[in-house]
Amino acid sequence: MRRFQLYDSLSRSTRLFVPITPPRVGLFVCGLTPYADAHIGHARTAVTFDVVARALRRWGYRVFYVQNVTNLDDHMIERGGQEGTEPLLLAERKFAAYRASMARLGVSSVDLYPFATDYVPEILAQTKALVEKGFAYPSDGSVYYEVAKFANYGKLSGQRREEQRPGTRVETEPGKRAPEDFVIWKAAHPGEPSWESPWGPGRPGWHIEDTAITLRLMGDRYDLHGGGLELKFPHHEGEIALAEATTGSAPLVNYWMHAGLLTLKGEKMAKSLGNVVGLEETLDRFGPDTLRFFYLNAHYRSPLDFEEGKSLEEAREAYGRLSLPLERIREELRTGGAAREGSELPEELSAEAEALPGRLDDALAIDFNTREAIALLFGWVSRLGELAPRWEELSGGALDALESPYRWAKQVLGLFADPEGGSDVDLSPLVEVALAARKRARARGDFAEADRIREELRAAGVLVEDEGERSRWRLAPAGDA
RNA sequence: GCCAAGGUGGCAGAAUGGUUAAUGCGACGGACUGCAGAUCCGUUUCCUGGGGGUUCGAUUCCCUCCCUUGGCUCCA
Repeated sequence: MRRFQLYDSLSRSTRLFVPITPPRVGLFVCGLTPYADAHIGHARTAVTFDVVARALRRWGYRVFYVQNVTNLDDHMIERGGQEGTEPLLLAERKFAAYRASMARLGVSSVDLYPFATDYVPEILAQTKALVEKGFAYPSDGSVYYEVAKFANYGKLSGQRREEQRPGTRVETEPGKRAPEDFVIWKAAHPGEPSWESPWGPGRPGWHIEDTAITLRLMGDRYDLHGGGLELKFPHHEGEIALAEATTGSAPLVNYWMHAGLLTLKGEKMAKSLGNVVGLEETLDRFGPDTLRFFYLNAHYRSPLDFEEGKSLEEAREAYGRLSLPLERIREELRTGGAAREGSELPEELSAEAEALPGRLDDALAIDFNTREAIALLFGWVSRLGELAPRWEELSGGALDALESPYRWAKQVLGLFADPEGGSDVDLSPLVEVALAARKRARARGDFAEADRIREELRAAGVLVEDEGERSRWRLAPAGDA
């Protein structure tokens, strides 16, 4: 197992990671409430922790990665009512769409997506325990957590409840003893999905579902908890209060990771603000690799601003430069290069190819610095550029060595996956016909005709590039021009 | 008001108690090309929010102020 450091938001410091029971690592990330389509802010968090899990697995840890699904809450009920759908069915439908988007994005590392309502027995048991221990009290069919009873409340967020402004959004619900108390079991209104309980029919509150799930799946204490920065308070604070009060064991989590928010023109992207950019639509326009590159090109804790017409266009250019040599390598390997007995790499370059994956691991081993890793990959591309004219002479072993840093990036960053879907039709014969005609035109000096063919192919999404007599072609990268 | 995360070149965005502060995008010049594209070489000198302090040396550590964003019980 490789040693690495990560920034822990609870201690506010970068710490060496030590699992509770190596090599196992429990990773829990707050998932989604699937009442609407996912946007590119959700996807940033998903990609962030996907890379965390991928890196840990590469480094020899056995990661159990759980991401919960809040499939029933006020939003789900409200949206279900608007659409005339049972909230739980709506959740299933939206969640299926989310899974499909994640698959497109290459987010493949999650082991389990538990649904909140599948843990109602655990939630009820925990609620009962909290009432018995005096941390929670029933009121009008609901059960509230009494924040004042938990001495450590605020240790994650630094919030102290007496310093908080009684904001307009703090509903002073009649049943609460104090405004900061939060509901863990909510009395159901007629017609809402509900479960029987000692306090009457009801359904789970928000914060408790995560702890009920993790106490069941991960035990009283586990290694890593992640989520978007906006969840730090009150949600994660609430989780600590609930779990540690229930078990008497602390800390619930050894390392807290919070991903920076994606902003749009400097403002947080959020469903409630209506300034969202849809994930599916973005994947359609730019493809998964460009989007992943955009995220990973910044540190996961930094705020990342999305600018329409600029951010992904720039990412596409940069990513294109990164991936072009790989396309050449793969082409050589595909067309017989793999078994070729050609020239070997210069010793220096060969040594660099061998050392690079380790250096890439080093970069990620300090709080998952994906930007540093990408900078190293660009350095590699520069070296490959110097070699460009002689690729077709290289041996299979040399080509394999040139590809190895890309394999690292594919495994850990999830970049350079094989092209998504692609066309079912192999275009090459058609393109070759056009290129043959262009070659004849060039041979007889009819450059106007040659340029016309090149331009028409470009309009059709095929880029033609000459190398002396020979012409290469490739598909234009996804994205609006 | 309180809490948290940020403020680095034209733009995006890393890093570090110490030679020229990565890398990319863009721009400009050159090589190559019929022209492009891709690639290579070069340029883009004056870039670390303001003010104090510690230090031989601060962008980095400390204090303070300013600004931006997020949170303060809906949120990735």
